[in-house]
Amino acid sequence: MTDAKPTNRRKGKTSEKPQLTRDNWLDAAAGEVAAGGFGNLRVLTLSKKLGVTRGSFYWHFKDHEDLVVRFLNRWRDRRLHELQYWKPKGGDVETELRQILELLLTDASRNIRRLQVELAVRDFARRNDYAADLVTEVDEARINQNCELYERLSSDPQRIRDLSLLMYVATIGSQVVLTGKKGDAETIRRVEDLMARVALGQRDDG
Amino acid sequence: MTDAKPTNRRKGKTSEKPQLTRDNWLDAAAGEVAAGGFGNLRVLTLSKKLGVTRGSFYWHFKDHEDLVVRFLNRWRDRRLHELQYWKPKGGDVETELRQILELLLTDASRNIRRLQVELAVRDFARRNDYAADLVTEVDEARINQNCELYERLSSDPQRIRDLSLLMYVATIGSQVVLTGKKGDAETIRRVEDLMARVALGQRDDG
DNA sequence: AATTATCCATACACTGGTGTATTGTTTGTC
DNA sequence: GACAAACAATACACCAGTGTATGGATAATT
Repeated sequence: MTDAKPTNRRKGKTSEKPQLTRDNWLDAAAGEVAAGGFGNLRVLTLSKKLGVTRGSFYWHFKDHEDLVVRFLNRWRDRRLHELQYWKPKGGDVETELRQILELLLTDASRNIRRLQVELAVRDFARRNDYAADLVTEVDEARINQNCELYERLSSDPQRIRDLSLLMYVATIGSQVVLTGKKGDAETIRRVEDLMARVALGQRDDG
Repeated sequence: MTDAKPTNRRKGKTSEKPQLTRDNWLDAAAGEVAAGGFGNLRVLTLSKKLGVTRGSFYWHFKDHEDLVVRFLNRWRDRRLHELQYWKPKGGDVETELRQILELLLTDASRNIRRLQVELAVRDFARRNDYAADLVTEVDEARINQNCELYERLSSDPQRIRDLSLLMYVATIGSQVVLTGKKGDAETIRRVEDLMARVALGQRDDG
């Protein structure tokens, strides 16, 4: 629970093997989680992939659970922190909305590793209370954030919340349904377009 | 892969223990999958919960993979078969649409075990090709089904598909985001309502 | 009644994972 | 250069799970 010092001393001189830091382990853990969920996060295979034995692991972490908790904490912190940059500085309402949706959909599904981790965390949250708390924390923060952005679209606070919620669940749903095939980009574009029209309250057909 | 005979003989007479059938095993497996995903599907714990030893299991199934494949097949078959009953017989367009959405959202999240299994299958599909195929098969069938239902809302086939897709991803997203707390019912109702207005092309605010 | 098919128990070998204790090897500091 | 700290290797005990072989029990069939 107590995040300690960075500990990244030995990189000068003639160091053959750069000595692993705890963040290195967490990065590798992200790979495992992305590939096969939290059930695939084993310290033995992790050590092999890092080219060391488990002796190193048990120096950086107390045990397996310690790794999981630290991983989840880092995930939460990063997701909360990145919201800081979700400030579209576009001009009119429509382009700003487009930027939001692009941020939510296209941008989110671009680096698939981040997406894989997110989905894995969500899945893990269904059977782990601590992870569940972090997920709802992140969800609420994101929805609230979007509410601020959607304030320019309506004056009714209830409608703003509903709109933000709908956009969010549609986003998550898209990421779940689209399984990485090649038709995804086009589908994302369509959903994005339709959602924009929804938010702007337009219709093109009767 | 080859589904064999039902084999449910001995239930007459004075049978103390009803003798397990393969479907009994699959039902129990559903419980494990719902509780902890496919990573939690172990034949040892499964046997314990059924009150028998693994000797029984290895009579009904070739191995662990055989269980998983049969489980996935049954899931696919059932999800495809239940689409048959997704025929709202309501009168006007709006009530019919309401029925669809209620079927997708409220009804789907009512029995949470089915939902848990669905989400677990989706998660498993991200690292198992066979499961991924089944999931896309079910997804496409459901979206196509909804297209038929949405045909009364628009004449543009492209808009129909987009609408169906949006409704579907919003549905899935809702099921992923809502983690079973008590505020869910209200949230579902809101999303349902907003989606109805979206589909009907209405707006209540400027 | 004898036999056969069905279903389950028992025992074994094997694999892969965790955690711990101990020792070894670097690297920084005085 | 000595010393301590940071990092990693080795070896061990332990457990949970798979799969297989074989025997036992029970119901169906003849």
